[in-house]
Parts: sequence; C-alpha cells; structure tokens
Amino acid sequence: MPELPEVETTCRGIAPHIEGRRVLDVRVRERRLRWPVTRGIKGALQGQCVDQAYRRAKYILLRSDGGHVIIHLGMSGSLRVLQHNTPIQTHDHVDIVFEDNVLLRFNDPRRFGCVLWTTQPPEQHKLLASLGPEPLSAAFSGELLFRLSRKRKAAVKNFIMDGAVVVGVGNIYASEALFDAGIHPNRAAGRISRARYERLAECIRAVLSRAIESGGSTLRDFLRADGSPGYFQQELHVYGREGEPCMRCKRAIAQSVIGQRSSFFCTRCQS
DNA sequence: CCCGATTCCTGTAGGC
DNA sequence: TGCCTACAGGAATCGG
Repeated sequence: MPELPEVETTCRGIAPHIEGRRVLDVRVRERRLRWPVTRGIKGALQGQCVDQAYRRAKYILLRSDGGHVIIHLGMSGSLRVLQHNTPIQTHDHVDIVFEDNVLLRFNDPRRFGCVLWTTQPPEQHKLLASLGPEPLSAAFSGELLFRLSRKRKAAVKNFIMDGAVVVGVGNIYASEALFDAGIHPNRAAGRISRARYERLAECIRAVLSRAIESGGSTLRDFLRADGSPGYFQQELHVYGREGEPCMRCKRAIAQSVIGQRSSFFCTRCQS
C-alpha cells in the first residue's frame, strides 16, 4: 500500500514523463472513488500543459495553466506511465492522455483514492488546508510535537497519525517510529516529555527517510506491469511481527488495536 | 476543542 | 477444495 515514501517515489517517477507535456484527452471510466472524479476535469485539462508534478502529504499534485489535479492513492491506488495503446485492466479508472504517446493511468481496486480538479491554490483546497508540516521539513520537530500534545489524552500513536499534527505518518510507520523511540503506543500524548518527543521526531524522520530510500528500489518496477512489494518490508522492526522476537530484547512482539488500527510493539522496550 | 466510532471498498487470509 | 466471513487500512465526517 502506498505510504508517504511510495507516494514520493511515484511522484518522482511520473514527473519527468509528464512535465511540460500537453494533455490530449482525459478518460474517466469510473467516477465513484473516495470522492467523485470532478465533472468537467476533461474540459479543464484538455489542451493544457502540465508543468509540474509534486507531492504534499500523500497527495500528488499536477499543476497546469488553469489549476491543479489532486490525486490520492488511498490504500490500493497506483499511477503508471504507459503507452497510448496499453490495454485496459480491471480497476483502471482514469487515464490522462498526453502528447508524445504518454499515458498516465490511475488504477485503484478499493477506490479509496481520488482524482480531483481544482482552480483554487491547492494549499487552500479543503483537503489540504488544515494539514500539518511535512515530516522531513524544518517545520517538523520534537518541540512541535510537545507543544501540540499538551493536554491531549489520546494515545500517542493516534496523535502522530493525525494529519493536522504532522503528515505522512501512516499506521506502519507510527508503530515503527514508536518502537525505535522506545515509547509505548498507548501512552497518553499529553504525558510525554519534551526530550522523548525530540527522540520520537528524530525516529519519524529516520524511518521515513530510510523507507524513501527503499521505496526508491521499488521505483524501477512501478512503471512496469506489476505492483511489486518493495524492500522496505524487510526492514520493519515490529509491524506485522506479532509473536516474533523483539529485535532488541527477544521478547515476543505484542499486538493490540489502538484507535481501530492494528498496532505492534514490545512491552519491554517501550513504555 | 477533542476524541472515538463509523464509513467508503475489494482482495486476501483464515476457518470450517 | 471451496465457500464464507473477517479483516486490512487513509482519512473525512459525525456524534458525544
């Protein structure tokens, strides 16, 4: 599933193929995604040049003369750069057809993703307006986590997955960063010290950076036919390892549901 | 304001 | 072997 590193990888992968190219056509086969594909997206895009593809949180933004395409991959979405004549497969919901035989194809079995068109500045769009800082930017810090967490009683795992606090920390990397930082995922966010948040912020940064490097290794595949899993899964310390020995102390990794999401942790190394 | 529960959807894994 | 159910998960939205 696309986490921030894969979204970043996808964005870097498609950008050189579509930037500077004119849109010839937009084909929508399935409008019913997380939000309905914007009516009129074809009329808005046709004939326009996409001059930039970039990422904000887990959104991929395509900038053209008159506005932006906002794409989210949800849980199962993918974007591929293909040739015009590539046969349709199941769940191929949207095509953006470019000049020079370039086709950008959105496929999403579970339809949790979206493809929207907006003429607003994207940072003012409803979906993007209240997002917190990028985890790999200077605006993100332990101090920020400390400040925003005061008086908050929610579990720290839910807190760091809150996109208004910091973007891009999904279920997998929340478990991983909390293990790396030695913090129990169920601990109340408001009862964690500044020093421990400094450590946590550093661990969030580190795990996402490493995953982007590993995501880079899936980059070679994603333009091709299959969605291969990538190597980052081999580097996970706790996620999906219930019952297996902790890599630090050998005690069995525990699993429990926190905020309706499966969480993995070591009861000895995390407190 | 804050938080937990609910919701969207389908492929996959597990049980019987 | 095959069917059926439970579950996974990003994130908006709603209700308390």
